[in-house]
Amino acid sequence: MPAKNLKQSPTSALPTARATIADVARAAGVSKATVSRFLNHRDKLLTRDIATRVEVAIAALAYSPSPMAQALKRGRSRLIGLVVADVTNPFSVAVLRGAEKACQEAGYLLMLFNLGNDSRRESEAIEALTAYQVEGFILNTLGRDAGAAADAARHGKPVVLVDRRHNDMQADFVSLDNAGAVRLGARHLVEAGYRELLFVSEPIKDVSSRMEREAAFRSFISESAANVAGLQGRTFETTEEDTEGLDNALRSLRQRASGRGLPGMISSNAVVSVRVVAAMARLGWRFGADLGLVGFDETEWSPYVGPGLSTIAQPTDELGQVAAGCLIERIKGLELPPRQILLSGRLVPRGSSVPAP
Amino acid sequence: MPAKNLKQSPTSALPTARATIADVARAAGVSKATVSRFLNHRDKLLTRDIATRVEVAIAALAYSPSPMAQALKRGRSRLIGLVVADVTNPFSVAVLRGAEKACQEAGYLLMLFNLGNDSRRESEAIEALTAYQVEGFILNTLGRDAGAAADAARHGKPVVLVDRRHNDMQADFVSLDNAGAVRLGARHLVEAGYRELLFVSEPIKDVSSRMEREAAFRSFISESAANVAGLQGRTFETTEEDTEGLDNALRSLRQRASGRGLPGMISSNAVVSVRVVAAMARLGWRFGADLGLVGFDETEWSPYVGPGLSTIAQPTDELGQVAAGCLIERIKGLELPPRQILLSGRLVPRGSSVPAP
DNA sequence: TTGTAAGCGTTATCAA
DNA sequence: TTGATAACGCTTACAA
Repeated sequence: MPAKNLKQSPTSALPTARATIADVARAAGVSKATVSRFLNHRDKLLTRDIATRVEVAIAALAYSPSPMAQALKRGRSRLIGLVVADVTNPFSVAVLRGAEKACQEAGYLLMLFNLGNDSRRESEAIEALTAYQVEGFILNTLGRDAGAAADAARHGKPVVLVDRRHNDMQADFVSLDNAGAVRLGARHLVEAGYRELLFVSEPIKDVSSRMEREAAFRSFISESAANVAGLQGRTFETTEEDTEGLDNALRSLRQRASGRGLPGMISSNAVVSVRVVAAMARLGWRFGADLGLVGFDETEWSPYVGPGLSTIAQPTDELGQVAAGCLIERIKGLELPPRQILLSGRLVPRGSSVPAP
Repeated sequence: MPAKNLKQSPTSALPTARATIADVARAAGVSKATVSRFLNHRDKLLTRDIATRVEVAIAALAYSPSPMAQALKRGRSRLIGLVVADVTNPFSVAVLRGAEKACQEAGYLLMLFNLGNDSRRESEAIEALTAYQVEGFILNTLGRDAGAAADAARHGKPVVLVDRRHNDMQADFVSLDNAGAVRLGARHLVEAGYRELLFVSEPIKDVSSRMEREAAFRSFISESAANVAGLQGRTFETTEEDTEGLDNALRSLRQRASGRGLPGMISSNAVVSVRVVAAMARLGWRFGADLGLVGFDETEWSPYVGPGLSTIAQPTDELGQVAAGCLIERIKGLELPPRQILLSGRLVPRGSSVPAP
């Protein structure tokens, strides 16, 4: 029966077209419907004989169903949309990594959209991704444009927010326990003897995680002021360009501290930590002695910068995995009011927060 | 004519289904074919009147075509598959970033598959991605499993390899000019007075970029030996666990150097650089004085580790963009023998390669 | 220039 | 228990 090599190019091993369900049906001598049943309801409704014939044909043709066609038909695509504010940001990447892992394990593929820190593209991202019928969204966006996340919800797709909260949104939210983490760092500095504290952050406006950290810092200060003599705390916002402003902030921090205790600093993420380290280099100051520092975000370099940077490590991998896990639960139909899942940070004390003797 | 809100939920603003081409056709009072023509061949074959009617209907319904359905019909999906060996690797991420940018600009979306350094999953990745009809692949894989990349080609999809070459494959290849970059670093060390050189790499076996760098290092040494008295060079392979081996390698390096010149080192990527920095800390050595170091890969921390790490910066962003650009050209039908595009590295000299006076 | 109809690869509804 | 058949949303001959 030489009717076998239907779609094969006769001359050579040219790109063989994928086998379709029709090919399988033909090879097994059954209808497409039967093959589809074998695939989707393997157990019930199938004669042993037919089932094996189909099974053999599938194996022989190396058939696997086209997710595109499935998506078109069932409206589900086994795709998850991931929107990140900035792939350059190590935190985003870590989340990406965790999420990708969990998604893969659950049989989902990730469609990536990077905002490149351009918040105006949030809506664009969501539109593009919904067009591809993604079944849900993991959003680590700037959060400035509250409408964008709402867009997603409007499409009726489940959403989980990571790190950045959108206030008006009904969605699961996975994040570091910012308040706890700030306390961890601040208490550590106070216990080490630092009294004049500065919280340094990128522009706080409208970014929930920054707001939470700053607020936690302020309330720590006011709560502790009663027990800790001379404790003071302020906030400073820094930008990429304004190195001079940062230098001045350091100088006046030390000035305020003089006589009353040591100047200490909490930087709100790794990017800010780098800036502070750069400023220290410019000023010729030494960590610990001239300034105590605890920075958010542990990196592989932290142990080796200066006397070692004290950090507040985020459980980034878990964050991503938990986010993906939540989303997949929702996709599977879990009905529950929006959840908030906060994971604890971990203090990694190093030389940068040890006062010189 | 109250036949407008067909698909709208009458009670409230429930998730509105996306408008389809049929909806548009109905609203404009034309056939689906006409709408499709308007979309795909806007210019030719269309009465002004009809065109505007369609245009209005599209706007009114906020219609945009379903890429899934388009993919099913035309076999093209506007999707590009990106397979990375390890999303944790900063280099992979940098490439990812550049590629994502170029893809987005060209209207492609990225489907991400992370190997998590498990080379056995290369084939799995390619299968999954082809199932989604990706139009091409950007592969930054381990390259151990040569068959995997071939898989991709077998599906008839264009492929571009980044950083890791697969010898038996006919595909575009985008990479750092490894030979040139190694020379840059090695010459710099020699000019600074270092004479006993060690090239430190992760296990070289089968990974083309590592092999190229090591080979370039060796040939630099043998070429320069004639002109530079006492120049010697060796290679050391390091792993995550074997810290002791690395420590010993450093010690014997210095021993070999003693009397003949200074010991210098080239580390083959940022991960190795971290290990070397850690080893230096364990041994209590100081950069420049006890050991000169130039490391592949510039990071934001490089300036602040020890006296500043001298690095060979890769044009990571360009690498990703060029790769995506190449791929998109191929997707658009460019017929050309496989290209090799090598981008130059840049030496960033810092304190770690300055001998103490 | 426009409309009709078939088909891309699935799944689901109905008969048989 | 299995098989036709109609859809999913789109593109493209072919007709008109």
